[in-house]
Amino acid sequence: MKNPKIPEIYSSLHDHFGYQNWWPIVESGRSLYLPEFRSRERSFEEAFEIAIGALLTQNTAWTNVEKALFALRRENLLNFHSLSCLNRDDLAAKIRPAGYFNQKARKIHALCRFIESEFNGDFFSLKSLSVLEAREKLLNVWGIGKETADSILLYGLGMPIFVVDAYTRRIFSRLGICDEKADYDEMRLLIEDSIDRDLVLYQEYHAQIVKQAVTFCSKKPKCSGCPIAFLCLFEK
DNA sequence: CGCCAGGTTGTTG
DNA sequence: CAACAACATGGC
Repeated sequence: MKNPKIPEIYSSLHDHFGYQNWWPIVESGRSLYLPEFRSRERSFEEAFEIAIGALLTQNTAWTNVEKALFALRRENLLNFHSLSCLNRDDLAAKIRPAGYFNQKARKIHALCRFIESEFNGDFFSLKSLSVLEAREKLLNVWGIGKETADSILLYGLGMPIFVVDAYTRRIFSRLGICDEKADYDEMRLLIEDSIDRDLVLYQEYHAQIVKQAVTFCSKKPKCSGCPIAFLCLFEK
């Protein structure tokens, strides 16, 4: 399946918003969206941080995730060794602002145990597998579902797989491209079939979707000035 | 105050 | 297999 609207949506969003330079890395109380992220691979430390951010942002506003990441960074805990060793309840307390803190502390430890047991602390080893094989491994970790796995693969490990989220479904359904509750992999494959298999394009496109959903295509839509209104059925 | 936010898991019909 | 509850904080 191929949908010609899908590349057109991207160029319109990119023309309007410009490069998003995802995924951000936190540093001294700031989220950094650096242009160099489009031209170099992430270090292991950056990839690990992205994986933690991906777990923390599950059904949670990024502003709340930031608070948790800033606290971890400030105390030099935002690394594999520190989080592996940290007591579960202490970890939960540190990430409290991100919500669901008990669940998320457990998920972080599940990820750490996975990295430790499968790859002796170096989950960059996942890069030597095919993207779908690596995805299967991640999906076996408690607390990692499809969106989280794909975010880790795409943004942390630099492997081309498209990240689908609630925003993607909302925007694409309003554009008449899919049903509001379309199947995850069905949506992913539709998008992957419709655009070039290019890492930075995948990274930027998902980032543009988030930007669009926050700025214009919110739950209660603010259509005035929307860059893709000309493609939309929802708009009055 | 109510709604919403870059989901996932476990339970139930 | 679909629908639903549970998990929780902070911004607007």
